[in-house]
Amino acid sequence: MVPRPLIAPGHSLTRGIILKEGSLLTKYERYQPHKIEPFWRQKWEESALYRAVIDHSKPKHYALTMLPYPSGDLHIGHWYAMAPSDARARFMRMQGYNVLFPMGFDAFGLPAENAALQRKIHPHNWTMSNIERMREQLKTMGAMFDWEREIISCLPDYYKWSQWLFLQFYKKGLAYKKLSPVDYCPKCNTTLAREQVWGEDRHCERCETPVIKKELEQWFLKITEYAEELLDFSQIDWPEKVITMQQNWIGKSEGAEVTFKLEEGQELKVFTTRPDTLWGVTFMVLAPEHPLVESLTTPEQRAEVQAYQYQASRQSEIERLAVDKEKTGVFTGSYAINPVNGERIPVWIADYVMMSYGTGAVMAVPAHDERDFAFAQKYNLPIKVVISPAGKDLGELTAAYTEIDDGIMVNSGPFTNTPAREGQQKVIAWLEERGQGKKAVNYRLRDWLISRQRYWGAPIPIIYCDQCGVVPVPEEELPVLLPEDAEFLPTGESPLKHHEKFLHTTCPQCGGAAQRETDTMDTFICSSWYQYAYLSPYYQGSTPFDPEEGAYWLPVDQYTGGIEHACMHLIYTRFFTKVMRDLGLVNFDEPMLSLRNQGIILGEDSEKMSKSRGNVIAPDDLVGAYGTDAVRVYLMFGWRWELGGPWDSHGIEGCYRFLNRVWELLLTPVEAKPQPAAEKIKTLERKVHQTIKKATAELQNFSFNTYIASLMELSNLLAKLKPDLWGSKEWIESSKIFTLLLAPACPHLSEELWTRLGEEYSVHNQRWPQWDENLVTEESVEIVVQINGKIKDRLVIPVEAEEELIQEKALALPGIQAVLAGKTPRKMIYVKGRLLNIVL
RNA sequence: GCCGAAGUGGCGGAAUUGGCAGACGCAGUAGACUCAAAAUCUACCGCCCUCAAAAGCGUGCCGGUUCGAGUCCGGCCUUCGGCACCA
Repeated sequence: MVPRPLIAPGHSLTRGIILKEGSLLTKYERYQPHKIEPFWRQKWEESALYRAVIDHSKPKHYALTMLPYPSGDLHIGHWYAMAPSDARARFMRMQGYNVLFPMGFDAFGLPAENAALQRKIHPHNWTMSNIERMREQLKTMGAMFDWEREIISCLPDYYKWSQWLFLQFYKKGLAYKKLSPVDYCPKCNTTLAREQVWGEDRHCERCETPVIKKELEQWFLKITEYAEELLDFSQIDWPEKVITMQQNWIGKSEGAEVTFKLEEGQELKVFTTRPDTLWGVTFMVLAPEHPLVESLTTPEQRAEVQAYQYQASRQSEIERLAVDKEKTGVFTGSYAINPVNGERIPVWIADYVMMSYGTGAVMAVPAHDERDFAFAQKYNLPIKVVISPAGKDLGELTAAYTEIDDGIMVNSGPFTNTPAREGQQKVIAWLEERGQGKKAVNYRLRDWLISRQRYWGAPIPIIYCDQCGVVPVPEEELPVLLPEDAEFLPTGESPLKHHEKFLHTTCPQCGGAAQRETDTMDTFICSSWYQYAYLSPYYQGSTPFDPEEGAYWLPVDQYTGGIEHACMHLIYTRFFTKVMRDLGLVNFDEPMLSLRNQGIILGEDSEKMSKSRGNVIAPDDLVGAYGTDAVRVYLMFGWRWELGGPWDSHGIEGCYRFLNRVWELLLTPVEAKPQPAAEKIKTLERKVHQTIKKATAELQNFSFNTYIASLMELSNLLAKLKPDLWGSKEWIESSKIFTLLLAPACPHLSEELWTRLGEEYSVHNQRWPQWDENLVTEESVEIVVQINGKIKDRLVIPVEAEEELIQEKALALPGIQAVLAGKTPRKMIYVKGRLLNIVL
């Protein structure tokens, strides 16, 4: 027999047919992942096995996993995210889908620039050499990535489209420049979007340095315009947790905008969620920065007000937001008129009111709002009860009464005795009639600040002309190239600011001298549309991607990645897709139909992996020690995927042992028995079909750990039956099915086994096995017999046995007779194929 | 404070959604093989009593529904995550 050319070098071919004839291998061959894995990867590449091309004869499946930042080395977190996602994509492929599973690099970002400063390497070179390295590391993962679709977001042919999209946003009025107090990271020397400021101490998401506030002119994208639509999750199957986080982030609150007249004549608008408490307003509070403060302050109060404003402006965000901070404020000397009852109410300023939310002014109802209550107590302002629970007199309040559902409006003019909940709507209608207010909705969501004072990003394609003002770069002039010869100095300022050739340009409108915008775009812009770039990398047409590719592959069917992006990337990309839809670039509302999040792998000490702790697990080392397939199996088997947990170096050894056993099991022959027992064949077939069913369901459901467990169970049974069934046609068939079921998890080993079992390349082009429901069900089952819910005996019985027969047999069981002791059962409950409970 | 998720052996985790708790694996114990070790194989492996068996107990705590609760309901406790002077 001539060995197939496909077999890994140094290996002899062992074919199922030979084994069936009873010839024994003389040479003991071990599982050697280091020989077979590189061999098959090369073969896959040569035969373009994973090339994804449009094929209208098949249903498509766009599987996507979050692209990595090229930090230099692939770490175990990347493997944990990607390898199981790959197994899922492979499973879909074997189910008959035409699967697209691309990979690329989110290549702009600050670390490259820091490396430039520290080690005098140009960010471009640093990034590209990291990509070279990481691409090779990624390839050792044995994933079915289609590398011909790779994208690198820092290449001009890519960021040209990031810039183009910015211009479309600008033309639609969705990109604007505004002077406002913004979050600034003093370590990264750049402004940040609010999404990138985390935690109670408001630190930078990247470097964990607490941010400071700066008043700067910055570019924003109007994501708030889409706030309401972003709250609609009806078209996507996303984890509840992500949805909740996005809902919290967007923070919708419904209520009314009420117009108060100031005695001086101006209007003061406030937002309230409690229009039912309008009759209880006893003072107004403005944010210290509120534009009306200046004109409202009376000469007597001026000194005090200005001192307070100064102090508030100097306070850091953290100080101002400190949870238990005592309320402070200052009276402006002016009064407003409550539109509902004409009462004269004092206007104060206080730093517990934020200029950035609502109108920057609130109507204070101390009786029914905790903050207003605390403030009123401190400054001896009146507290007027206008909501009380079911007719009860609240008396002297010791705390604000904030209940709504059992509250009744009191002392509220025409609305007295109206239930509070009902009153909210009625008061709004009443205000609208009288022209004093209207229904209003407020969102916590802020517009997306995209300016970064950094070099290594896509330049914002804007030109400033003394004559024409803000002028967008014409589309045909894109990309606005990053100059290569930038000088990196540790000044904290962007090198673009001092790059004369970049900075000075001519105005596209008047041709006069003009200057370029020197800020670059947030890298989250690049990753907001990358799923479209994979369709036709660096597309040269008139849109960011080839519409024909888009029509076939879009939208993304299955997205996987970390939950840390819930309120950043995952909101941004939804926003981008909705805008792209409104631009006519796509015809759907949501970029990713289904999303699953993996957890985080911790060090063996249960701490977050970090170089300083010395608890980092390097995938390259693991591949060296156990081979890719064992690492993949352990990453799937070790934890619930969505949770993750601490690494266990013994755990991976267990998985490596499993693969060794599989190798032995399927490839090392034993003496064939001439007449295999029929009942053993039956046992094998049943388990095989049960395993197909189970593995299918578990993979469908991202339950990788139980998918692997089901394969282990099957291999355990195969090992037990091997001495009896080796060489039989059922054995060979089962071996092949096992190999197919193993293929998503172990692409290399399964390919090698498949060849050695005498089958044609490639195992990855085979159809996923089908189970036969008739073979899945057991013929006889063990029924648990309980008395009063406690197990007393067991009964083995054919599965289709009648209930009466089971009852009869159960009552005759010795274990039951003993407990029964002549008593008559009150009733018996039978659960088909499971148990019989005898109730005394 | 508000919202959400999770608590199961020494460990990671299973449990067909109300029906045998602890699948599968790790760690451990004993044995086989070996001059010995490693590797491999076999058996055991929730707690408590016991020579053993049987009984009893057991899914964070307390209570409830049910023939039957890890699973459902009510009330707590703990841990983690998100939001937070957001009007």
